[in-house]
Formats: sequence, structure tokens, C-alpha cells
Amino acid sequence: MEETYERKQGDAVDGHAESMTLIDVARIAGVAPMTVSRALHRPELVRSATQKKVLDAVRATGYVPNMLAGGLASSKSSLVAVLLPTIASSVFADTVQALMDGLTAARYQTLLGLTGYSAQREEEFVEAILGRRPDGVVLAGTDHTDVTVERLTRAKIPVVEIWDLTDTPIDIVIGFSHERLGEELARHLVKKGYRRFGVLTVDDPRALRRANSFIHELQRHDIDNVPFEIRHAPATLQVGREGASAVLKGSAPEILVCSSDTLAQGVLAEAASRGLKVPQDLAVMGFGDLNAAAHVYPALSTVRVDGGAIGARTAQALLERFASGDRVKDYPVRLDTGFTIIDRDSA
Amino acid sequence: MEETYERKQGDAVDGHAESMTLIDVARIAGVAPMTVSRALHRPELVRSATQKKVLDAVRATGYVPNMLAGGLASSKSSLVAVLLPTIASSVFADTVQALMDGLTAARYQTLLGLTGYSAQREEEFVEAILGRRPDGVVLAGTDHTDVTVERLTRAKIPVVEIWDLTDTPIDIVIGFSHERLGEELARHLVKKGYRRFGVLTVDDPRALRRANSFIHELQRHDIDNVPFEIRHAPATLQVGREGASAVLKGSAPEILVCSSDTLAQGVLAEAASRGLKVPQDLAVMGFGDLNAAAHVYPALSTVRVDGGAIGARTAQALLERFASGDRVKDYPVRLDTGFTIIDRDSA
DNA sequence: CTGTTAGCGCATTCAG
DNA sequence: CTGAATGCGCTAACAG
Repeated sequence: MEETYERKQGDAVDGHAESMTLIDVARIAGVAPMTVSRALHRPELVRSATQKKVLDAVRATGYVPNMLAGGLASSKSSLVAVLLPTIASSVFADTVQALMDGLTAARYQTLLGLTGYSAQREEEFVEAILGRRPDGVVLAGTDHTDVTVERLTRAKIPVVEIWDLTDTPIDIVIGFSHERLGEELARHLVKKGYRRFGVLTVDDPRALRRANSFIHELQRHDIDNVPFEIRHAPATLQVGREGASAVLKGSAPEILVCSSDTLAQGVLAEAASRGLKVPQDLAVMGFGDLNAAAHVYPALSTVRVDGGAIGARTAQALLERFASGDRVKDYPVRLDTGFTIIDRDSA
Repeated sequence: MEETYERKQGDAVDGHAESMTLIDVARIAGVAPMTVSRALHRPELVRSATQKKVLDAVRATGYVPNMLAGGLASSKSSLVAVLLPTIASSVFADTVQALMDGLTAARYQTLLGLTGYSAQREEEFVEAILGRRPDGVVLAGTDHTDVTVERLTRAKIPVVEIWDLTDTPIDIVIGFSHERLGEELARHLVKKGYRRFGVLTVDDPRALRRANSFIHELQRHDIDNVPFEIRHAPATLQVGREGASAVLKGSAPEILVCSSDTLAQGVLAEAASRGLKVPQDLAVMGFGDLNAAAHVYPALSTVRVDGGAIGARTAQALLERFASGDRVKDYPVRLDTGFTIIDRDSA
């Protein structure tokens, strides 16, 4: 019981904590290594007196469990990989925040990868990240390379595709249909009486799909030759302003539909500088309402999506899978988080 | 040489890739496990014929190296932990993007933690994250709990504190002095002739320090009782608008100094709705210029900081440390990235 | 250039 | 409730 250990107790605190191991702690606590492991991870299996000895030893040594070793031994990494195109566009900010809040509360950590809208880079990230043996993977969108899909499928871990919807998810999909959004928006605006449209979008794939289905639906209502301006992502105020200028140069739309609120705010600035009244002279439609822009610019219309809900649901879905012990897909999940058209127009 | 392995070559591709190990690959390639490891990580040490055999076997099996095991054996995780208050404020977006670009190019992966401006949460994150044995840690700011500093110091890995400056960094610090910024801005504006100020800030610690030193410097110029409005982070357009309204209720400043451009844009919206001309009736000062807002709103003044440079320098500093093999601090780095006052006022 | 031996730090599985 | 044996998958260090 009374192990003789040479270290001076007082000094142990300043010792080489980085080299402290479970065995060191066990020796100092006078118990077996396995008991230390239990005291740390499953305290209910350990007598409280033992528990105390262990915790004292942990504090004295500054021991930090090595999760590489733990993960290797248990085949559980407590890691979730998240692959996003960018965080610059802030479209994903709420989602990431909610997702990480949920995961962190359950003691999962997050490995982040920024793919820049490139399926190729996504593929490389997936390969690199799978090497960490994450317990789950979250990725934006549903367009991936075949290799990406195959690797993810093989990994036999929960995979969540977010911010989009598909009938053939890899595993779980949580988001909304960008095609349907484009269509419904077109129908809504046509019904309001608009006939002359303009479209301003960045080259984010999902934004393009919204825009294409929007324009396609307009065509079904005999509205053709819609001015269509595409700019490189990320969407900034300046891109919005310049894009508006470009659209207005060749046409005189009643309403300019933008791929994001940031773009729409840039359009607002351009309209103001031209003395155009919004929405009377030019109506402006954004997308996202993540910063509640529609509250600040009462003339601004937008399509609101709940990024936070997507993140929260994603965390929830993952945690359910983890808890169920089924690391493979036992049931498909396809969650439509929907969207809301917020219309401030007087048309 | 000619190992007899039972698996049908063609079918191996559809095999249980998740259970494939270095030994499986070695057997199929007809070499020793160590040779597979070399072929994968240090190809220059392997004859190209051997190299080919190994790569063929890797492809055939869909083998994905287990970095948990590799990290455990080599004491190198190729992981960098990044702790930020939030990504919602977008202040860090450019920084993170540049940082990750640099790290990814060098095959380091990023573990992200969102602390929400809480030193306590940061402390918990540091403990949890150190368990992964990251090769480096990046954290925002220089205000940490004693425990955080002690743990980080003990870890004996490069630590970079960013977006701030201090004379007593844990290890490396890259950013600028928020105190100096507040002072210089105050002197600049006083020199321009302003006498009636208003301050609108969110409760981000660094924003508060800028605001406090700004106000303190004003006092040295005999300007007292500056209206000072503090709102909860994150900074949104709406917070800016409401905050402006609050400040303008009790005073009539010539210039309203805001803790971010987002806030400033909200102020612009409020000014517009009140029919105030900017900057003639009310000048507005932002901070960041990360979205190049100053290009879009010519009346908006701001203090520009280069978030991307901070991220790029951070990646560079870390990679240098990694390359030098010195995991401990061999030389202190204190890099002032500076700031630029962009003044659009006609005062 | 390639193989062998040893062990990284921990958790699983059994005994007690 | 606690302990001992074993191995997770890989790489360092050496030997050839």
C-alpha cells in the first residue's frame, strides 16, 4: 500500500508533467494503472477513497491523459471532423457554433477542414482526416467525388451532409432543397406581379443551383432573358455593389435577387448612391438572414434559413448514433429544415 | 519474396478497408511492415520498385494509416489546436483562413475550440485538447487563467497568442496593441478638431480595452463624460443600430466610435433613418475593415487591421518551430502587425 | 536499401 | 471493487 516513491511531493507539481503517464500516477497513488483509468473515466466503478487517492495523484503530477493512446486502445477517438467550404462567408458560422456547442457538451472535439468549394480538396481532406479515426464526419453539401463517397462509406462511421438535401445521402442529410427554394421564390415573386428580374450570385455551387432553378421557374412563366451576374465567392459588400452596377448597366429590373444578404447590402448601398428608392424603384432580395439584416433594413426582403438549427440537429443526430453504439448506418435520416420567404415589398 | 496471400486480388478493393492495417499491406506487398511505413512517409529511403509494390498494395486494400497509432509511436501528432472566442463575429475569419491554409499545406490538421470569451471555458478546452498531444497551440488574446498558462507552459510545445500584444507572452505573440490603438485613435481625432465623442462597443475584452484606452486618452485632452454604450457580443447590425439610438438619446456627438465595422454599419442605417448625413452631421468610426466595408461606404471611417497577415505569420512561426525540431521555446517572438487609421471625415 | 526488435500509453478482458 | 495480462497500429533504433 505504502509505495515508496522518490519524488518530493511538493516538487512534483513543477515536475515534467509532459512525460507523466498513467503508470506514474498509479505508482504515486499506490494503485494499479487500470484503477487510475477507471477513476478518471468511470468513477462509479471505484470506491470513493480510492478515487480520492487517484485524483490527488493526478493533481500532484499534472497528469494529462494521452488520448492518442486511449483512442488507439479503445477505437474511440471522441473526434468529429467538420469539412466546410469556408468560414469567411459567415453562412456557416451559426451552424458551426451550434454544432460545436452540442458536441463539446458531450466531450467531443472538432477537427476542422476548409475545402474552398473544391471537391478535390475535400477528397484530400477526407483521406487525411480519416487517418485520425474520427467518430463522425460532417460535411457541407451533397456533391462529392466518387472517391470521397467511397472512403466515407467504408469508414463505417456516421456521416452528416448539411446545408443541402438529396434523396441519396451517404448516411444522414440535414438541410433544405436549394432547387425548391429557387422555384418557390420565383413563383412567389411572379404572383406578386414582378415581371422584370435581375439575378446576382456568387459562384458557390449551392447559390448557383438556387439561381438556376429560380431562372428556370421564371421561364416556365414566360419570363426569359433574365440578367444573370455571377461573381467569384466570397460574397462581400463590394461584390454586391459592383454586381448591382453591372446588372443595372444592361437592364432595369424591378427586383434584384441576390445569393446572400451580404450581397444584398452591397446592392442597397449602390441603390442609395444612385438615388433609387428601395423597394419602390428597385426591390432587393437577399438570402440567409443570419445576421438578422432584415430587421435593420426594413426595405430588404430575404429568404431566411436557420443555420443554427442545422448545426443543433446535426450534433443531435451524431450523438444519438454514438450513444446507440451503432457506428454503422442503421436508419437513414433526411431532415428538411426548410426556409421562410420574408417579403418587405410593396409590389 | 513471393508471399502467398489468400485474398483474391480483384476483390480486395471491396474488402473491409476499415480494418486494414500496415501489416496487411506489408503481407500483400511482400515486404516488411516497416518498409510500408517508409514507402508512405519517407519514399526517398525506398527503392522505387519496392515503392511501387507498396503503393499497389495500398490501393488494393484501401488502407488508411492510423494516425492515432502513428502519433503514439512517434510523439508527433501533426495537429495544431486553435482556440477562438467565436467565429460568428467574422473578425477571425481571415485569420483562421490564412492560418489553416499555411498549416494544411504543411500537412498539419486543425483542432478547433470555441471559447465564447470565457477564460474558464478556454481553460477546459486547453486541458481537453492537450490530451491529443498537439504539436502546437494557437489562442486568441493574452488574458488567460493561471492554470491555462501553466498547462500550456508545461506542455513544452509552441504556443502562439494572436490578435493582441503583450510584453510577457507565454511563447510567441502576434498581433497589435489594443491600448495603443485606442490612444492613437483618440489623439488623431482630437487633432482633427473633434470634441464631442460617443463610444459604442460590444463586451469583447479586446474591444473594451480599445474603448477604455480611447476614453482615457480623451480625458488627458480634457474631454470627459464621453457617452459609453456597451452591448453584449456578438456585434450585429441590429446591435449597432440600437446602440446608436441609445447613445444619440442622451447626447449629440460629432463622431461615434464603434468597436467593429458591423456595428458601424448598423449605426449608418440608424443615421440614415434619422436623416443624419455622414460624416457631416455624424461621423462614424468602425474597426477591422475585414470586409473592406470602407470601400463600399465612402463616408465610413475605420481602423484597418490585417487579419490575414496575423494568420499567415502564425502559420509561418509554427512551421519554423516544427522544422527546427525545438519543441520548446528557444527564442521569443513578439510581432506587431500594426493597424491603419482610415479617415473619411471632412472635419 | 530493408528487416527485426521493442515499446509508445492506454483500455479491454478476464481473474481475483 | 481492483489487479494482471495482452494488444491496439505504428515507428525509433538498430542490425544487416
